[in-house]
Amino acid sequence: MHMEKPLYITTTLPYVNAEPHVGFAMEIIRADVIARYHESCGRDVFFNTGTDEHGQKLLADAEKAGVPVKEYVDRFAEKFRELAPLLGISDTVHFIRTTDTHHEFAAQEMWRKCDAAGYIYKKNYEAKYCVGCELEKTDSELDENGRCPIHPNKDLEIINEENYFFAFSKAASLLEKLYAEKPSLVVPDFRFNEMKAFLSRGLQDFSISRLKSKMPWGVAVPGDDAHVMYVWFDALTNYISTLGWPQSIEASHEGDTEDLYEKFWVNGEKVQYCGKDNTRQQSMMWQAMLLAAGLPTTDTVVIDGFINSGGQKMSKSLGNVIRPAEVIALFKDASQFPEDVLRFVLLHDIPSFEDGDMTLDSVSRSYMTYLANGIGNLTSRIMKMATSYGVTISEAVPVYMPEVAVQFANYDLTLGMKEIQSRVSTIDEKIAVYQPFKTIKEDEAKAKLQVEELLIDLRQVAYTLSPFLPRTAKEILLLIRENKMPEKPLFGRLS
RNA sequence: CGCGGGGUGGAGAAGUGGUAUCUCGCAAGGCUCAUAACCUUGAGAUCGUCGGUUCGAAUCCGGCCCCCGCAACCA
Repeated sequence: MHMEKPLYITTTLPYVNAEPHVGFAMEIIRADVIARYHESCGRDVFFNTGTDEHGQKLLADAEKAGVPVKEYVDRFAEKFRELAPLLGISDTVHFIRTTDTHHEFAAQEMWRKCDAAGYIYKKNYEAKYCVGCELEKTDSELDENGRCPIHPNKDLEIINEENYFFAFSKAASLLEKLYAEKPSLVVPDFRFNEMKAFLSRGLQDFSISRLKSKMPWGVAVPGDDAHVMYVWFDALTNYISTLGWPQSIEASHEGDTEDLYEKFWVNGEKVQYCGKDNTRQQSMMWQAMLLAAGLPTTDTVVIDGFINSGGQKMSKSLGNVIRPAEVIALFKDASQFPEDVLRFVLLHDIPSFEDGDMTLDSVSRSYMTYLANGIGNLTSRIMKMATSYGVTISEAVPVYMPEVAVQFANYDLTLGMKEIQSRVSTIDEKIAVYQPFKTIKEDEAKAKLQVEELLIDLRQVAYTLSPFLPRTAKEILLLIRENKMPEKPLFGRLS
């Protein structure tokens, strides 16, 4: 097997002003599955996630809560850090916070590079401001009379302040070239087409700073004490600051001379996962920043859809928000692997690239059909025969189901999951055809061969399942190796 | 003409030119290895609508009618 390039894979960084959302859970789980898969194939993998912690909203929220802002974000960052083990994310995941000192330094270095290349300039920023809401309003946020819909009796103030801008328009030709050079930069195709269409309509420069006097919660703009960076400019830099860029800080205090940035960002394959709301930021703005700074661009931005519930967008006001912990809690009595249940429904029931739907009801149904009656029951029936008839199989190099391996290349994990599911179904049918429990009475040797074949099938299913449902897969492989029945059902019935 | 997604048996979905598939539910049968599970068979869809292209369209093209995102908590 030839040595493949090291793989860098990252999620976006969730903004820490709310409880972890199931949409983010899906994003990090999908990235985790990819990371685990490539790791098991022998590749060096750097898997990144973290938290985005600057900006107006957090400052306001902290003030409202009467807590110093740093303390406030520390609290939330901890909740997100705890999310990873809860979701069964690989413990090799790196966690970057945009309030980390070395990240802030990196964001400033990114600014300097873009500035030195002539991509940053200062100009007047004009915005409409509603004193009722105490917020800037864009035209699209105003009603048909050009007034704030919440405070239609108050006149809008026009505010005028000097901001730094990123010369997005100047990067247009570089982006065009990039899009031509990397035909699978954005997956799926239709998202890439959206970006190409957006690019062809012309780019507007965007503001990348805020007046510190009004909004101090941000990274200082190098050389200008009056401004802090707008949260996007700072946050996007995390994808390389996590690797120690611009200096390999991680290397220096571990006495390890390996330069992670060089290894993964310069010489590796770079993959980013994000939700569809982030398409433009990841596949245009961030790429433009990298191009401006003269740094290598991302190789693939994989974009997944949103999760609705009961046909509607999840919202607090509708009360249909599903939190990841809630789903896990629902199965903690029925199964030893409740986090694998969440992983399963997100990976199997939600399409890889389009919007999906999920309710506590649909989750339970899916659990019963595919986990309890599917893989769980199949494991019990095969292991029962294997243990009663004393059939074992010798250790062998496990191989992924080829039809699933193909889907990793396409980032279509949902289809991969369905391939595994259909294989489970095929094995159930095979048992009905072979009827080893009958054969054993007439021809013991033949029955044992049949069960051996079933064990080999089960082992391949379990091995293929391991990036998706790591704990479940590990348990099944262990049962096969030790020739044991599950002590209790892998996925028990819901009471 | 702002951008995008979608309308397929009772419910939820798959399916981008060639006999309409899966899950749930329903009906009948089988099996007993298994978590009252599993297997087989059946009933049930004029694939939103009108028109066009084609030997042939859910699938391609055009018109129309609905639903949902993109703007607030929120990915």
